[in-house]
Amino acid sequence: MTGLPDERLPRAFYTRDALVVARALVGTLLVHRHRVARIVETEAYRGPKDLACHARAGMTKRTRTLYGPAGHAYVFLIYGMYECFNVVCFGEGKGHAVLVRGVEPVLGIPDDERSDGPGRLTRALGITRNDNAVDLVESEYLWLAPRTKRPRIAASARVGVAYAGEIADAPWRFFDPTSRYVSRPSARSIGLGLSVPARPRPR
DNA sequence: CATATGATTCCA
DNA sequence: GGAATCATATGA
Repeated sequence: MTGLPDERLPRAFYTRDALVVARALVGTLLVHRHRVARIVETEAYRGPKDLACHARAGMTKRTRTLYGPAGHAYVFLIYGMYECFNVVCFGEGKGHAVLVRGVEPVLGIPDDERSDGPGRLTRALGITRNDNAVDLVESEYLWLAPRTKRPRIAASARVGVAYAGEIADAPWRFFDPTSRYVSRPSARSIGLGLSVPARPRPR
């Protein structure tokens, strides 16, 4: 009896356009060894024509995983100090992935550890570049489990991709507007009256 | 080989 | 507002 979820997302879940998978991933559970967290924020990156996506550079050393089979982890280092966790989608050669940007702790994460933001959640879960290319369908220590309850889902433009031109405005970010573990407030969720009052974060 | 930069976070 | 910090991509 480990307390870990006993079901996992199958290959078919990941074998779809990243835009579909990104929305479907909100509310699912991310399991790394003995730590579990619920995904509350994601972004879709949709291959070489998406100028915000690493796949825009074509097949390179870094994007080898991104261009690989669906259902594998794509973990990369950003700004020399933070790791970002992604799930490869759609299929080999597509270059689609979903970035996980916020998770709420479920099991094994210290109360004072923040897990909002792509760099913080990998730190909280212990995910590193060593986990790059791990098969989330087969791995014994890194995988995803289905939702246990249906989340509320809002959408907005992606964060930090202003350099990508017009496509930067595409509403390809999905999040649970009731969660305090979303990485930043969204004008749209506030506009819809779906946001909850800010509560002090653990430090 | 040299250089610019980023799907970020933290501090002043 | 600006620094930290380094693998990768790009061009000489």
